[in-house]
Amino acid sequence: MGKLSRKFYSRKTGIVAQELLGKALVHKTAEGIILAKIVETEAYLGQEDPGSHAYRGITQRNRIMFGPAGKAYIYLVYGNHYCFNVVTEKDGAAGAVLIRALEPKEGIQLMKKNRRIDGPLTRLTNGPGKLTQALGITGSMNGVDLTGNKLFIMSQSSSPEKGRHSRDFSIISTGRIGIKKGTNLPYRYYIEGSRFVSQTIPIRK
DNA sequence: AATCAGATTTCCT
DNA sequence: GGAAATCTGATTA
Repeated sequence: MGKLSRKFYSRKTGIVAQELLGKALVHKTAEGIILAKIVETEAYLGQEDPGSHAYRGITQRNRIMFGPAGKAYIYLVYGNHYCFNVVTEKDGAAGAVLIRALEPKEGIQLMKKNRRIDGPLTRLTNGPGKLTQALGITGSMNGVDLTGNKLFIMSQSSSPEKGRHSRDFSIISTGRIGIKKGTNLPYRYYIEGSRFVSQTIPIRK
């Protein structure tokens, strides 16, 4: 129901990455509200993780990863796409969860407009670069506090009787995608059976 | 369906 | 100089 607190984010990155699955990412823009369910995440740790930006210590780009949890770490990849991450761990310790794929729920027309496409819903936000474009997230929002009221994540209890800590899906864990180092670590998580996870979907008639 | 070049910033060997 | 937490459109078959 409620917006996730800093306490939620200030934990081990792997735990946060798994618990973010099924939650709703919300962006309140001037043009309207966009809401989408998180279906795929990846955990990036600190010094001990060769696949992480934080592996070699603090730089101009990754400094947000070392700060307090609950902030947005947004960076440009390959010169032209933005990736959206949620900062985790205690202040001073590096860690972030990359949001890799979403299931569009509200503001779908606006997302299509932002993406400048009108294809199937499964291809609107099924990749880290695609979802930032769909939600209107850019590098200028790097460091934004996710406990604020413009960009945040909330739990959506679809069945209140089952309690807040229940899950109506299974989590699959695999190696991370798009990196060369640390691919053996099982830090990618996604909702089993979701048609919205990032992957090349065969074109069918 | 599979492969590949191009876009183009930040950081490293 | 060259790789990198990506995506698109063209080409090949």
